[in-house]
Amino acid sequence: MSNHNILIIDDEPQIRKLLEITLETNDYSVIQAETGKMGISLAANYNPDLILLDIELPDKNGQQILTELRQWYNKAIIMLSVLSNEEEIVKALDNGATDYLSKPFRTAELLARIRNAIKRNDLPNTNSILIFNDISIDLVARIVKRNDEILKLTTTEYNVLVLLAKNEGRVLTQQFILKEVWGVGSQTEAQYLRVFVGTLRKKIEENPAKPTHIITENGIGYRFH
Amino acid sequence: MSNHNILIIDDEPQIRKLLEITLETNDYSVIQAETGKMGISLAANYNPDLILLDIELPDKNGQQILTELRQWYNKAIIMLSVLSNEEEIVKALDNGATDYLSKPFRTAELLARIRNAIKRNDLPNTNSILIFNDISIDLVARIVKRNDEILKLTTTEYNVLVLLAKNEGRVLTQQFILKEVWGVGSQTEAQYLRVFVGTLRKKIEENPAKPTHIITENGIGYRFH
DNA sequence: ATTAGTCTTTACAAAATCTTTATACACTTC
DNA sequence: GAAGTGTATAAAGATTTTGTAAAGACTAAT
Repeated sequence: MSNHNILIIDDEPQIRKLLEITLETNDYSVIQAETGKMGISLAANYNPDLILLDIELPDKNGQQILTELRQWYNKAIIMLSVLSNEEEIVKALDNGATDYLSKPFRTAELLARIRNAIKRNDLPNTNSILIFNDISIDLVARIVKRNDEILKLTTTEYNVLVLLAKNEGRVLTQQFILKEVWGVGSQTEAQYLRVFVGTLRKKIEENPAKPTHIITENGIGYRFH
Repeated sequence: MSNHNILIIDDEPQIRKLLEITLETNDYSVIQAETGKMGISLAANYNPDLILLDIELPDKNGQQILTELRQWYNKAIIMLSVLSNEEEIVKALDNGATDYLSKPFRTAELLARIRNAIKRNDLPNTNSILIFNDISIDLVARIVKRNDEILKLTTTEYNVLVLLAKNEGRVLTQQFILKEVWGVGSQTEAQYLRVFVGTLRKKIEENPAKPTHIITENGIGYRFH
């Protein structure tokens, strides 16, 4: 019936086995990852309809994995944890988790919450690679290419570029970009942004003096195309 | 800041009071209903952004209310209950509840789950685009097009155009436009406005000498069509 | 401690926009 | 049709905003 695809990211084999059996008897197809790193890689390759993400992982904290996934993955993510710590729950939900379930969970509730979460997936398409003519941005690998040539961008340059690219066609005000990239404290430092737009243009534009990707909207901000 | 509207449906006054205080200190505006029937009526009249629905109600069962609301109400509904009964949870979620929380709930978690639920409402809240024959104005993206070609407008030009377009068909006096765009200090500087109407017409009119969009109302001001 | 890489800050040049002035045109009123 | 009032257009400074280079500050790794 459903044939939805679920990715389990959990380091405990017995939990994975339990989930696998439960989900497969309910017509989900299941893929599994033992570590966060492996989970991100599988998510990028298989684009599952839902991810069950354990908070306690051997390599990275589950919250970190959640944040990384949410850079590009916008389908459902349900967090699982033995921690019923309120702070963790709030953090997970604010970081973009669809739901949060404490272990040991009850099977029927888990299944109901999975159904509920998948139901809301019919939203915008998720894509881990953004392409604009000669520029491509791989959000998973954090690699930006121009005509198949890998560009070397600093962290800040990359953050500015991704923010603009994700809002293709929309004018973003300088204040908004500053707030998103530098934080609320730096909204008046418009000069930072000018410098970084300058270096970005040198790297991604054919002719930096006549930009075709990062367009200046005088008096307001910038627009990506 | 948020100013989202939340409807509480619960028969216990002390719970309502507690929720009211919690929500209002977090910048939500709150309306309350004691019974399911009253809740449905308030939901219809106020179209709140989220409904907190208790499962135990004097007149009808909360599950029933949920089903009735879901016939037409498609924003978030969070169920509250002292029953941590798995069957109830599964039923509620399958009946269309956005989330289910057992009482006594923890405040921070409740607030996080409310934020999470409201966030999903806001997604399809995208474009408001004004269209007038060959001219379209996307207020969110801040982009003006003429026959699918993006026009480059300065800040002031854009402000004047949007003000006129939002009041399509209505005559706006020069003083009013000056006040709105330049501020109260410049209401006598009618010449500014003439210059900007001139440049705007050059950009948006087929024949700027015979304008069809920005019409002069002699002695009064301008009208957009 | 040194170095390489990056970010912040300063200074100035370049571009775009706004304001102001000048003048021409259009419309009403007598 | 002439005078007077209001409107349109062009073009000149004046001002603001943006772009670029480069020096100084910071950070992390060796």
